[in-house]
Amino acid sequence: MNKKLLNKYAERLKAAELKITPQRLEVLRLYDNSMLHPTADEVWRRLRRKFPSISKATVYNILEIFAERGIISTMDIGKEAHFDFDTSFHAHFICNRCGKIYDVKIDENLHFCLPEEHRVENIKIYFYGICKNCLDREKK
Amino acid sequence: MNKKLLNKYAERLKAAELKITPQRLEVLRLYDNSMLHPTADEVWRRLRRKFPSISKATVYNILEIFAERGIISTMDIGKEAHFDFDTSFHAHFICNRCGKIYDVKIDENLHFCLPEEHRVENIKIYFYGICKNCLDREKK
DNA sequence: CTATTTGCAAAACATTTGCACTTGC
DNA sequence: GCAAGTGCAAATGTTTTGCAAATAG
Repeated sequence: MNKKLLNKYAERLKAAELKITPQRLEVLRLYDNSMLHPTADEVWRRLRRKFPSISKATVYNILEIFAERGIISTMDIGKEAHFDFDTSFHAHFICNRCGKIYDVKIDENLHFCLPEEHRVENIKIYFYGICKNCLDREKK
Repeated sequence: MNKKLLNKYAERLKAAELKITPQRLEVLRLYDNSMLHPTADEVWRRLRRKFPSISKATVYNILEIFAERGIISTMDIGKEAHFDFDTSFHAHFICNRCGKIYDVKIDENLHFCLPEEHRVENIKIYFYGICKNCLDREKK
């Protein structure tokens, strides 16, 4: 692996006060700059290429602590949890037909009528519908 | 049960082209005008009072078909699915401390930067944080 | 009468837990 | 060396499925 990159991921772990392990580095490497929103199972299947004996419990561990430290965020859509490696403010579009998840840019300055009485720490916005891809296929 | 109300629920089922069964009527009755966001298990436990032999599969069936026909909507928060019997446009606030779910009014005219290329059919907005109740308790 | 719905039991699936072993620091 | 992380297997909890019996229309 590129030494510079490896270092970048190590720094990220250090910043989150996490020990640097090969498994954790690999998770960061696999999904760095990725637009995917993998489930724990998907992450596990990809990690197994490099660590054939890696346990699913470990993957859940890693993803849980990453989410806790803000390295990733969790998405609750459907039965399985998905994870988002892009923690910048954005919404998601989920296609009801093909299930694909798209990132959607949202103006951060949009001020919702925030519930004033509560302390809001996080916002999750999901759009559901039919994606462009499926719409195009439909027309044929 | 009040005959007028029973009729109201029956009408709602008919409008959705669903057969009128006592179990379905009871679900509607239990959560009519309710601010709760029950899980399938919670609905099941309440239904058992009137139908001691009701199966969980039946409850899942009812909730699934209700959601399909737009009588209720589903909320994906955490591991368990929750159901919302108020299908008018609103957001939710979920307390990270106590887990309570609050309804939040949202200006329907707020036009998000909707993803234009896709066809949006539904929007779900979740705020997470600490609720007023927990904040007050904290101050003491 | 017939298609739907229900209840039950088992299966499937996602996630968590406990514990012994290993590793990062 | 020691706390933290990993791998494994079993447990837990939620949702789905297959099927026979009951029921709405």
